[in-house]
Amino acid sequence: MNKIGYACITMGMDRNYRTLRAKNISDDYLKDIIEYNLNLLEDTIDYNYNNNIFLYRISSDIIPFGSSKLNTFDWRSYFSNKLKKIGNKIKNYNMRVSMHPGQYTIINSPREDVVKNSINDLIYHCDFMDLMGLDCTNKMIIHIGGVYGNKEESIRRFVSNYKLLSSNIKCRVVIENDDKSYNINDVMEISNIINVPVVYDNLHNEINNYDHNSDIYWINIAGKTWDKKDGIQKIHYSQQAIGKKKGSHSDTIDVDVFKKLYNKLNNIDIMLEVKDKDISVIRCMKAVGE
DNA sequence: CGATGTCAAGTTGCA
DNA sequence: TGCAACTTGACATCG
Repeated sequence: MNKIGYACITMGMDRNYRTLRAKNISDDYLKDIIEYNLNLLEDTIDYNYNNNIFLYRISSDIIPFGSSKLNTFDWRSYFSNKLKKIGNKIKNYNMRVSMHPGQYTIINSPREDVVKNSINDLIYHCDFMDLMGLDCTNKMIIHIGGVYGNKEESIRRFVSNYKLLSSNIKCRVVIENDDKSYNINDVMEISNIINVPVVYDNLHNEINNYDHNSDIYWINIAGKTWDKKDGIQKIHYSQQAIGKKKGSHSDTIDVDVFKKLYNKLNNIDIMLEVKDKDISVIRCMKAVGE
């Protein structure tokens, strides 16, 4: 049996996370928005439980400007009880969550300031999960970063900067193949050096292909990077939106196509990346009889 | 009050 | 050489 999850936004709820503009930032405004967002997160966890969804990605926008020095509000202390409460709920429901720092979090940049900001962003994401009291099976997913005209050198920089991260961050970090720079083989090579779990993304592999081995071949290879302490192996699954640019996620999941891969999987956590989010999760679960 | 242009950050690749 | 795309909706301002 496999778990199926979705990212951030919940179609089955009539609310979404709020944010604010840099020029309007203030402690009071931040406090209001974070309070709203954390209440929504708690309700989302309940919604997922009620719909038998046990895998969920928490939006990086949950704390606006979470790693920026524009954010001077001490949300870590102010909301520590609320975060603990949400974390307890996640644990009691036996759910697994993750976070996915975005395109600006690049630890292999040649620019020192970019690396510094990226590390701050990892600290923010990691603190958020630490404050909820969640263990290291609840992961942070990152890509390798830029190539800067020299892949070998850029990989070396990733490896050496990774080694400098604090141990609570390192225990959560997993790496993923991306759609233009680092294919699954690159990511596996890096994983073999630093011993980090690998999330296999099928659509990225389709676009930024290394060889013609099947999804299941690479899923099995990536599976070897997951230790017991990392929890169940996790993959990202999405389908190309027909007629849209390469890599665009489809509006919904073609369940028959999904089933062909699903039937080959055993005990894998599948994060769907699809526009209709929990709707597709529920449809997929029904289709495979979970 | 509804419409619409804009939004913190980095890198790549295409006009 | 400058700017859109990434991903995307929600904010904020304008009429």
